[in-house]
Amino acid sequence: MDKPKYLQIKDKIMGFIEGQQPNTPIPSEREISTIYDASRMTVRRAIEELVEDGYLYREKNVGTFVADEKARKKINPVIIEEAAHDDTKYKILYFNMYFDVKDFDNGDDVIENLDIEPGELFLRVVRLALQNDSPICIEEIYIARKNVPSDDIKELNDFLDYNKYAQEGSMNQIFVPMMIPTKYAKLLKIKIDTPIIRVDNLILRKNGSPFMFVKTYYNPDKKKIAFTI
Amino acid sequence: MDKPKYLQIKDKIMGFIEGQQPNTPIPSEREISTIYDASRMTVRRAIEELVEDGYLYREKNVGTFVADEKARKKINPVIIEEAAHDDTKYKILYFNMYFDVKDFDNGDDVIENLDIEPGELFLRVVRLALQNDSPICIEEIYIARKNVPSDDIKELNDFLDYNKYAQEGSMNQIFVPMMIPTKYAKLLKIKIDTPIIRVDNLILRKNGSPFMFVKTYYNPDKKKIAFTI
DNA sequence: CAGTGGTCTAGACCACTTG
DNA sequence: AAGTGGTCTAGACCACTGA
Repeated sequence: MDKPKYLQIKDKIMGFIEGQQPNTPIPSEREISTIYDASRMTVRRAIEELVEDGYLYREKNVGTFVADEKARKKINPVIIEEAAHDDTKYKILYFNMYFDVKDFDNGDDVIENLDIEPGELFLRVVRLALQNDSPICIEEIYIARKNVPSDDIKELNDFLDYNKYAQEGSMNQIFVPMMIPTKYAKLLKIKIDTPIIRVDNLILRKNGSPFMFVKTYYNPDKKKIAFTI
Repeated sequence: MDKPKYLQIKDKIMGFIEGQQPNTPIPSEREISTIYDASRMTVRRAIEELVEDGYLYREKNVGTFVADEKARKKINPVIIEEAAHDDTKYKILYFNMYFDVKDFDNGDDVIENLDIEPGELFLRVVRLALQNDSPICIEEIYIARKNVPSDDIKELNDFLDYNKYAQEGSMNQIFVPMMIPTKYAKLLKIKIDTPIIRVDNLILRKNGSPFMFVKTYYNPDKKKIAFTI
């Protein structure tokens, strides 16, 4: 049982919340601390995280209550929804190892975002994401060669799961409205002249250095881009 | 001096961070606690908030460091950027007090989102937001009559500042790609057949009950929709 | 080895709400 | 008056890092 106590208490409170009506009060912090034989500070820490995630809300001097499901914080649609569908399959469309940046048209923002030096090598992968055999989005992924562990890129799709890096460090997202590029329309099974959203994701390490850059072309019929803050 | 000590310490650490190079270590928690005569838990709370906001990052067993500016968390582009530009001006285009929901076409999602009963009154305001006299976006705002304080709606734009409610409760945002509606093209000074992003914001109270619904049509030339998580 | 962040305790006082 | 959440203290032990 190496799991910290506050996380164990968090799980237990989660169990209590489940199935409760919104606005139901939970026991007071002092009660919970005696129930689970923990100090009040430890209980507060558990509750604080649940409030942050939108499962509970506090009323000062009154109590702590179960929040409505609609208030749950889902800060990244990509992270949340792809975690829910573990059946996401990828089809690699292009795999251009070690492009020189000059050989690559339309790569200005890649150079800029990844701090790539002139002549520096980088990797470009384009892949189609499918859920239940429906095309969800196309991802253009860029990463500097120096950031790729040389040993094995066998489990490529796992390595390219950028959401896990984003949770460690941070991710900057830009939402760009555009027409579906002709070359991608058929792959995503949508008509040309359809307006779509391209999301440009820059994944940063904890210290802020750029790690990976991903342009994502979402199929508006299949993927609703939404989140709750 | 009624400001909590941990917020005062947070401000002081903020001052220290300012102008420091990324990856510079800050003093250890124990040092800071002696400097400001606070317990370590109080110092930790200040640091935790700065880590949450992306100003600092921690390395376990090593220390706490200044993060790169790029890692700053800006979870809502609307909140952040409108706070930065306090010169936002609004021009009311329509002000339809107390519409009956049936009289209003295309209002299905309004009914659904705001939990409006058939025949229940609600308010609809359409306004154009300008920054430096440039049209930034058009907002269609819906709110149930019962949620409007009857006394004064004199300071309408202040009342409709939905970001402040979102900080209290929560906000669900959906990003919808679309062509600019013909009726709004001229007002936003963009060409017809331009793809844009409409953001549908549902503002919820702390307990999750719907409060306000805002559809926002962004001018892609003027407003980059971006955030960092 | 000393130092760091991560966790935890057993108290305390405060302002505030509610019966 | 009793109970609540918000803040704060002065300790403690742990696993881990780096010189």
